[in-house]
Amino acid sequence: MEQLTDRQTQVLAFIKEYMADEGLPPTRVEIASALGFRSPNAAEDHIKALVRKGAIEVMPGMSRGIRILGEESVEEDGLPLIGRVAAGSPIFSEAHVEHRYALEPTLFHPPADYLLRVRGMSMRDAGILEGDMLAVHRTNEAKNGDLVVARLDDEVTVKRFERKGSRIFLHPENPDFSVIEVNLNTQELDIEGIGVGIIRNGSTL
Amino acid sequence: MEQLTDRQTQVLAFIKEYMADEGLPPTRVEIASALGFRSPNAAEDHIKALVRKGAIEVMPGMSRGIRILGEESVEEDGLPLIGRVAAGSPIFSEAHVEHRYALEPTLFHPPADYLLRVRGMSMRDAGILEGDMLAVHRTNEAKNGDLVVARLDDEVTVKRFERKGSRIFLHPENPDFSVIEVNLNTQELDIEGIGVGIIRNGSTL
DNA sequence: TAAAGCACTGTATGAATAAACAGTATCGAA
DNA sequence: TTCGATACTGTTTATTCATACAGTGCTTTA
Repeated sequence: MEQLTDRQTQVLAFIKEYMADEGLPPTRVEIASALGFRSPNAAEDHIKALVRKGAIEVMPGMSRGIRILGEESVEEDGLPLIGRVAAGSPIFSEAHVEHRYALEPTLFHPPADYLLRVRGMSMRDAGILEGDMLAVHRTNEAKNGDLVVARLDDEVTVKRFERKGSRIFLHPENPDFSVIEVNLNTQELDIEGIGVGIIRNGSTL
Repeated sequence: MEQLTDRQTQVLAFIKEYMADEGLPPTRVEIASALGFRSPNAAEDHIKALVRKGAIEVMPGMSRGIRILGEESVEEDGLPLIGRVAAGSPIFSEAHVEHRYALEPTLFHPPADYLLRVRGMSMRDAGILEGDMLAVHRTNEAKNGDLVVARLDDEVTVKRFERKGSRIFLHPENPDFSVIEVNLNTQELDIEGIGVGIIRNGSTL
């Protein structure tokens, strides 16, 4: 979607707000009066601009025929739940998707891109149990203290991240497990994302 | 809401379906053509009947000014997050709603009715930490082993439930806390619901 | 320096729309 | 047996609404 001007952003915000409040899109006259325009054509011009920039869609001739594009299309599918990840294959492959859950990615900060089924009890003391779904934000960057989804020797693992120069420590949160040390000069480590939330339903509860 | 006739149910179902597909309510003509009426007035009559029975609301003079009433429209707002519950007041009061999260209640089994912000660390070893959101299914019945939301002396607490005759034990899952015993003959205990899931976002992660 | 985009006013028009009025027919309850 | 509710057809009308056309002024890009 192309960059919107301030005024166009305001118009789009009003359309969204109106739809949330009233349950249907506004007319040109309603947009104009809300934004203080004396002419409904000012609203029409803004609508044309928003269509051109891909922010909305209009159904020609239809009263209130405005549809907001973008985020909702992703929302309809929902977040994919990734189950067991086969060694060597990309984590974000359709073959690993067990289910899709319709929940707003913005429930988490930063927003979640997918859910990963947690295996094992190595993060027990962080309140993350076997079978939990970890909400993951895709990124290659991690800060010390972040909960990372890392790939090491084709194994996907969830651990607490710590970096000291070219050495990386993956800390479990359970005294029964030991810290994994990775030397970046001799070993490869891929950060698949950082954990931003937990969802648990049923069994382990 | 009064009982609807078969035909009225079909009209209401079409309105809901149209709104889900198109993102705005249908016109009388659209309803008529979808249901096979030759006259838009047939749709108008049905709309009047649906208004009279409390199934929908119409905004007079407004094109497509139809709003669906009843529980389902509330559900679409999302699950309410209940924060600190004031002593003596009902848990499910609007005053306690901190936020609403759009997520399917069927993510959990049985379905969640609301989210409750967890206070304290008494359930730490069950992987439930301070600040977590407990998905709660409203019910007055609990089985042994259930995670219950109970009200005891105007205090809302989350514990593991066990019943032995007329005695009830509320077990924490943290050795630093002690078991609460309630004798139903002398004390009152209200079960507000059972925990069906956990959502954690951010801080405690 | 011209062109293109932005942000509007002001007017107009035909199509879309809500909603009334006038009917017809069936059915179950008072 | 009449009344009200249900379930429509068919027509009409005032209003709502989308959208085009003709402008003005300001700013940013080529």
